[in-house]
Amino acid sequence: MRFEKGHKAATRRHILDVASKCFRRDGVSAAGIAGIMSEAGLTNGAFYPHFESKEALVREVLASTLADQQHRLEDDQRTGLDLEGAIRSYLNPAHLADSAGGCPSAALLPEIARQPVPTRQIYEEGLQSYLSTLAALLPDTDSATSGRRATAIFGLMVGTLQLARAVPDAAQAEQILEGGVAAALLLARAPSL
Amino acid sequence: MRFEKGHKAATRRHILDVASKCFRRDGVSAAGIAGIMSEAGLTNGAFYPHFESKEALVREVLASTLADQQHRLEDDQRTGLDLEGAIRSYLNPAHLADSAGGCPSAALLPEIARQPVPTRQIYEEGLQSYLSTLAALLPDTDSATSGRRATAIFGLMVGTLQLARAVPDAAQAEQILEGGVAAALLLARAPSL
DNA sequence: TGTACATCAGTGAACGCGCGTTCACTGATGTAC
DNA sequence: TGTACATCAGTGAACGCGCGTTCACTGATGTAC
Repeated sequence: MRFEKGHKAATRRHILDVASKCFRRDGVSAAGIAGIMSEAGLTNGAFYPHFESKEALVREVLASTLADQQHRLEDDQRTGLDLEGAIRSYLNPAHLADSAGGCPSAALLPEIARQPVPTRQIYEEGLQSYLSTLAALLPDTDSATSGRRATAIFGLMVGTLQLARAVPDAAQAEQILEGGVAAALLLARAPSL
Repeated sequence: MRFEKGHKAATRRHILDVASKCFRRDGVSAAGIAGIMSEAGLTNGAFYPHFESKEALVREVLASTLADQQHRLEDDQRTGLDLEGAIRSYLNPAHLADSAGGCPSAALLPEIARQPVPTRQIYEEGLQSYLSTLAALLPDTDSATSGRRATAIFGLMVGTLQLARAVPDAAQAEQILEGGVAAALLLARAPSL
């Protein structure tokens, strides 16, 4: 079977999307190539014409998932979402329940820290870019302090969401999220940081 | 070779300690039984007289590592360390570099969230107990708000340390840590949360 | 217009390897007689 | 006192399985003549 133009690029895109979900749901090391490919409706052998290795896939997935996350935040911003809205849409029961479709940092950070340097480099770039979008939501005029503040707020949101996900008691998880929202708003509004 | 009394308990303890390091360094799913046992100076077969399964090992490692972390914090507290000292000893380049010997939450949280409920239950208990020790360092008089505040501060510290570890640039990692210290102090001292 | 061939995305079996787990065995020591 | 035996922590080979990766092959289509 020969395919219409653009078919291979579409398949590649599809593998990336499925792999992104699998990595966030199961972890990078626990998600296998064969599993990803079969979830994408393909066989394991079809992976290597698209990607050089699993490591290369991880790099591409990270870059693309971080870019998606940033684009979603930019869209929210364009439709008038303020900082409090952004915080509440992150520290949120729906996000808590949807690890596979949620923030890659919350799902994968310790594993990212164990990746080879080129992978971590790509993460750093995607993170910086995302944080600058987040910083634009802050009241600060000085971009140096707004960067610091955005980083701290993001660190708080990531750690808080992870804690809420780890805890088996749903009521306690929700309390953790609520406390995180209050703390993030406090960080956002504090006169100096 | 027959062994002196207490030998088996000492071996078990040793396996727990080595496994704790391996899990934090490599991740739970990437650390294998054979690797842990050989790092402990034993062969793979010797594992099962000590533990029922890898899952049981994970449970025991979590309980014991969280208890250790709490005891260290209590000791610090007894020797006069204040909250700022505790925050600085967590968001610290030495802790950043020593994932294997550091905070299990920073090294493992997303993986803990993927564990079966009994494991997460044990994490929740160890976390609560640790957080109550951390809360005791806070100025609050009301224990309900000090618990909320301690949880938010811990979430911030965990997320911030993970971000700093993931980023390959050492200077940027240090800036992330410093921003985290400032934010954690702000959360600790804010009049209301 | 009809036919032979080139293209190439995807198939599926196989590679060596490490996983978690099981089990028959070893061998140094303490105990029983 | 000397010897036979029970104990049991640890050994190491083996189980079935899934891992990441390779590769000869398939087969539907576009192109050349």
